[in-house]
Amino acid sequence: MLALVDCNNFYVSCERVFNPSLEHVPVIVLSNNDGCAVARSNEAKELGIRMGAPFFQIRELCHRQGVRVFSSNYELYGDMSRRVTSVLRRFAPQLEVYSIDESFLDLEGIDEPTSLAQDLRETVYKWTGIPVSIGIASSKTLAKAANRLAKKDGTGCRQLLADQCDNALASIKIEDVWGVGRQLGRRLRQIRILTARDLAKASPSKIRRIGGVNLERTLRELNGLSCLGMEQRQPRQNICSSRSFGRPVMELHDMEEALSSYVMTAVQRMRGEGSLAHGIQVFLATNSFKENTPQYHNSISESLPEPTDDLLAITSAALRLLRRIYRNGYAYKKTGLLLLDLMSHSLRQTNLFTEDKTRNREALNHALDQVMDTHGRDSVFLASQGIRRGWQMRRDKRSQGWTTMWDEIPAAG
DNA sequence: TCTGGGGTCCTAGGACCC
DNA sequence: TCTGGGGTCCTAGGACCC
Repeated sequence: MLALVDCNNFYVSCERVFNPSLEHVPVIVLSNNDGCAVARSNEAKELGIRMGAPFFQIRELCHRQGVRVFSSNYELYGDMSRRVTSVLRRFAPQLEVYSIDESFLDLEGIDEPTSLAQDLRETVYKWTGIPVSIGIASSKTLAKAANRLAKKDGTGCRQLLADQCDNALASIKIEDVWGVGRQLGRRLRQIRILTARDLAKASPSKIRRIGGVNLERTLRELNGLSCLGMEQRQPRQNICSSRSFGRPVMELHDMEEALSSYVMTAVQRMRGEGSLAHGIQVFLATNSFKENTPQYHNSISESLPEPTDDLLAITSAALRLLRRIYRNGYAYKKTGLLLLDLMSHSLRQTNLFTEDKTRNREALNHALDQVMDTHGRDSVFLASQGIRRGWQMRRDKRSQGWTTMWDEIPAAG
């Protein structure tokens, strides 16, 4: 048996922990640039606000209905996520952190999984303030389905045993099955597969032709056969950093500043994980939603001379690539980079001819790491990142760094 | 005015090899 | 007239996830 623990409306719940006035009222959290609704309280869902709804389309509704609106506060959500995970670990040492708000727990050998789950729910809520829902079943895909049902029937905890699956799966629409998205959902509907139950009963070979091995796995998982094991978090293979601009950008100079800042973000993340990049890819794009303006998007990748985590080397490579694909006369919406084919720093092969230079650079990079650790991410930056930064994203409605910033910690009394 | 960001995996097709 | 078969590796693109 395994369990999927999923935090309810996670970002909204995080906001509520530190701001009780948000209880029982509609609340949404927006994506970067205050673009789309990415988390909604139940009250907001009842108002008909869809996941991913562009904010400019629902602004009026929010105003009229008194919806409380927040920009994403990732420092807060990341910290709360770690707290929830640490509680889960006490209950089930074998745990896979699947996303910022979900974990799979291995419950093998537990006699009464549902009573453990109830206990777990109460403890997480008491210790972190975050409400969670739990689905229990013999495969990950079924646990996902059980979780969905637990949310729907309001119990917050649901075990799906083999003899209950048939009925339960019949109530789940095909595109709500984990692993079936928009495209596959449409194709399956065309051949009269409308529910999770229909998929479970379909012919595996036929399903494989439509959706490859993954969809066949989903089918078998729905029949209770576990095909997706518990996985340990693998080191990332790629790191991507990119942002949409707060306003359209016309100048190469602004693009360079922005990209340089994203390089900083990506390299810091990579260094934090102790990895080196073999290659780098840079991309840029205009706003594809604007139909009547000239469109241009392009990307370019390059192998680095040797695997590296050196900020200056990666920054200069990125800016060089950007200049190669940049074209004058477009209103750009976005640029970014990927660090490709990451490997562990410990596997690095030294190069006889560049070793001295590498050592000096490493000292510089290390010093940068330390300054940022001590004084914050923005305390030091490259001149190429610029100072005015007119391209920066909007984040007007952010809540405080309740748990992550000394000067924003809540005061009592 | 205004439409996110960061990932993974699989597959098809081309280049190349013997 | 007539042009194989089997393999690897790489990349781009598509699908999915939260």
